[in-house]
Amino acid sequence: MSEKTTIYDIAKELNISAATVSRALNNNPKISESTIKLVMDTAAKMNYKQNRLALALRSGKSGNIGVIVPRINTNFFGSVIRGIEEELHPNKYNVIICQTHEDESREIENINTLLDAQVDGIMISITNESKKNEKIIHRVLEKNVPLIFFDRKKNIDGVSSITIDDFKAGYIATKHLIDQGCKKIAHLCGDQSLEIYENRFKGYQKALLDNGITFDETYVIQSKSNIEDGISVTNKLLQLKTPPDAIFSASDFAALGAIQELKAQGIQIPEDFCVVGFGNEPFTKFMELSISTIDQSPLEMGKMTAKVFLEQMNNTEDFKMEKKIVLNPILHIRKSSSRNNI
Amino acid sequence: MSEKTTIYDIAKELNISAATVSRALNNNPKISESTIKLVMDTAAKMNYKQNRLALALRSGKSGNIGVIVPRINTNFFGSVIRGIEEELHPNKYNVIICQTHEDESREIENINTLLDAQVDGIMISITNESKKNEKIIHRVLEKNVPLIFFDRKKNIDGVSSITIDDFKAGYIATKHLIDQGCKKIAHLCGDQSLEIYENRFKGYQKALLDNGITFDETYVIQSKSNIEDGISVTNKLLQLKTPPDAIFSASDFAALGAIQELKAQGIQIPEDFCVVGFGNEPFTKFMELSISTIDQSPLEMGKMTAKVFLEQMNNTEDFKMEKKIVLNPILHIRKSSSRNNI
DNA sequence: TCAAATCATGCAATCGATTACACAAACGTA
DNA sequence: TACGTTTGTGTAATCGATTGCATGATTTGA
Repeated sequence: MSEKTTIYDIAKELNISAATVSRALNNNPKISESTIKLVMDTAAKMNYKQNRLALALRSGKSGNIGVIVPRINTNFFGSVIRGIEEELHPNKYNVIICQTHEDESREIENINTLLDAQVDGIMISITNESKKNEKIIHRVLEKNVPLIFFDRKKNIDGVSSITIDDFKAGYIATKHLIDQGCKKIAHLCGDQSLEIYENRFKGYQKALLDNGITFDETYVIQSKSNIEDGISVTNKLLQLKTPPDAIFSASDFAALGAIQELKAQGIQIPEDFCVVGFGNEPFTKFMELSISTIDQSPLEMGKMTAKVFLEQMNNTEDFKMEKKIVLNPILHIRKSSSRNNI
Repeated sequence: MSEKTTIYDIAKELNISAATVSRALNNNPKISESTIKLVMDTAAKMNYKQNRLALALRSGKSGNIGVIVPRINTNFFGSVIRGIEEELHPNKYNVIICQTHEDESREIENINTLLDAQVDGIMISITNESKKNEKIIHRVLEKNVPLIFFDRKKNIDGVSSITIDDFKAGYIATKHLIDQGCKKIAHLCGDQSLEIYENRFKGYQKALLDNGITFDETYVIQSKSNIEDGISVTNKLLQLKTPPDAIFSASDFAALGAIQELKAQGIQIPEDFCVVGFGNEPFTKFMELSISTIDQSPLEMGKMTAKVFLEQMNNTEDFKMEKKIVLNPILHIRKSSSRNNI
């Protein structure tokens, strides 16, 4: 039988009150050393476990925090989550993970579910920049549930965020391609309503500008973050009158698709064409033709996110704290864009 | 201000008792239609949300269920989790995901964390077959917390499990290689203390036996489920006096490593060497040289796991129910083993 | 030796929802 | 008219831990 022992059981056993037991277990200085020891020992002997549901009700804190991501089965989000967990678990928080699958209505559902479940905070990488989720996010804030953005954020006053410098990332990736001698650099961009993709694009543009390359709109084409789309989009680019000689893709998956299409058309990489992806997914390293890419320090990002959350929770002062942390992107140069190493 | 309305607020507003409000909200037939309507309307007007923490304390059910997996950033586990969520969310359960990273002590920690958090059930794909986790799993069962295995299970009386027929999977994969004309088929196996890997191995052996091929122990070599290990292990195999002419890998990741090493050594696939992986990870399909593999129907597996859990929860009878569900593996034949298509 | 201060502990309310039991009103029946 | 039923609500206990206030015991100081 699984008789759970409560503080009342311990109290009865020792002929003291539950209040004393509670205080003893919490090392309340008002309780004598001897009683504390006695209670602690008895608790251990009786295999006492604190009922966190009771604590949750009383304190109004569930001890759960919600993390909302587009999907969990990429290295990037998987690693961010790992980082979050590593920081939060020692602080006795559990992490409830929700996936939006890039579906806005699902995102709203997820937020509602988490609020219903009385989470103590929400960390989210949003699907896109619509007015709809704007509304629900404000509802979260009104409820005073701490909310933090990571990677894909919205600009909302008073809300902290942890991102990487996507502008810089776009810049150094493009600059690297220019350094390899590429002149007609295309960009597979993501949904421009998301700041991250917008910034990567702007970084790309600026790098072109700074290096005397005219920006050509036809070289910029939107692609979803998957292989199929990378293939079809690249196919379109290659049909241009003057096709590009390089691609900076805002997604590793699309970059992989691009490479497949290039190879299918018999184009030599990196001799005739260079490719740089984004995200440092493990496969980029392990492809036969390894793919140059930008590392986003996802583990670090997760840890920072959790740290900011903890800071915010422990902030007992009567002011709102907004923290914007921007991590540094790192370019990993691999075969897909290494002309010097040939 | 985020004043949460409780049933007491509604009661006060309507000058009735909280009990009536509670019953009305739960559509208790003892309450008159008119009162129910009145309460419902007022609740909506006052933006009432049930406090699930209070419910949790009273009922002893947290509404959370824990899912423990080795890692979340593979398509397989990601999809299983998605399947679980899709079944459980409509039933008002939240899913807390824990990763073991194949670390046994972390697994034990995770289970303890989940028990502390008062989860209503645990679904787990274990790391390995040690005595240590045997112990903690029995502790879970003693506490009457429903526990279900998926994919990587232990054989424990009274515990349900959802797996695929790994023996059959190993058999059909190997048979396929034999059909392609391969005679010296190697097997990259997993940790033999795990039933899934043991069964894949046994299926492999049986297929050899049934087709008049002598089993050669030196062709069986253990590999972790990652690319690096696949590479190094394949390198060893190729150094044998009579190297194999095919590999059936119990992991897609190891299969990818194998293919890289084979290519590095200038071996033609599938002409000189055939490879079959396991798991149907997306990259197997999208490689330039697509990889034959076994699909494990992870989404289905997740859904079944959740369904069995729900069944178990709703079982009010006084008997234990044990359900062993075995899904059918599906072989996807791709370039890495398609000699007929050349 | 006695009042005041200190210390250790108990009492009871609280968090919010549910529910067994009690009870009043309305109704039907003899 | 009187009494048993049914119907609709209210009262109060419960889930388990925490905590403000009260209280009794002990120590300190004059």
